[in-house]
Amino acid sequence: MPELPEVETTVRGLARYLYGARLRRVEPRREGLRRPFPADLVQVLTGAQVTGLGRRAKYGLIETDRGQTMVFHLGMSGRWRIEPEELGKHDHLLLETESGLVLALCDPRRFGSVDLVETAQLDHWPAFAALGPEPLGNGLSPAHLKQALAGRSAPIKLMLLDQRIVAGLGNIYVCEALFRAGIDPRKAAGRVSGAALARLVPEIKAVIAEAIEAGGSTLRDFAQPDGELGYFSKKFDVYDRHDQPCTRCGAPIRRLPQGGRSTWYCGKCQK
DNA sequence: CACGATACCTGTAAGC
DNA sequence: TGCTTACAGGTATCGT
Repeated sequence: MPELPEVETTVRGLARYLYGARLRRVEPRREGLRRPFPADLVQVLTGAQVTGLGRRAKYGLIETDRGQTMVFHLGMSGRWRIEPEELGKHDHLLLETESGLVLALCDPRRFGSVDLVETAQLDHWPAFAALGPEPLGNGLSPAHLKQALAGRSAPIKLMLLDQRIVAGLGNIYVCEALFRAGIDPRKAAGRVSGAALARLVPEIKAVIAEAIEAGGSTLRDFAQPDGELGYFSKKFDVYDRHDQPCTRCGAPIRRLPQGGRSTWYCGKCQK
């Protein structure tokens, strides 16, 4: 489910239930996801008050009054379920607040993760220290991309998926942004012109912002046990549109494997 | 070091 | 109706 916009939507949804709440029960239902859960997860979080919710790249942050922040990643298939009617085999971690609200972290493929990090040290946490700038912040500029991609021979598509270049872009929005900017995903990153990078940056920001708005517009559905987030309500120009007509020129959208994953693009509009 | 390939896991849909 | 295969929104790690 999750790229940056959905993590942002998830965090905003969680805030409505968790902000200021005290946790009275923290129950792992298996050893962990991609990695084991922290050994002190239950001890640290039980009785803790949630003092803030946040996001960095595709990680969600649940800050507590214990000086520790729970950092979660939804991997490929993770989501939080609010007040599940009944628990399924993929509900791997439960949180219950003092008011009796139950949240379940559900992740069938278990590519996600949960960590505890000292709040004051978050920026120095290894996974965060290596991240590039947030796409919606001032740090993502044509100048930053120019410098970060200089001399790189890997395809621009793969470089944009590298979280050290830009933090939070995933397969969908890289495909969409490259289409909007008219850039061939196969092009060596270091050979993309300054003019093309100047087109690309605002398109990245726009497509991410639009997706967050689309998620935000259906936030009320977040409370439903099997609620959709409105993520798919957004129409894509190229993603998952193999052989369908380009929205701009009508040529069939192509799919090609890059780095073991699919890229969709228009061979006529993207040079 | 940069880069490509592979591994991690389960569910779903398509093909035979 | 089965069985097999390909692929899915991500990241870490291992060769070359």
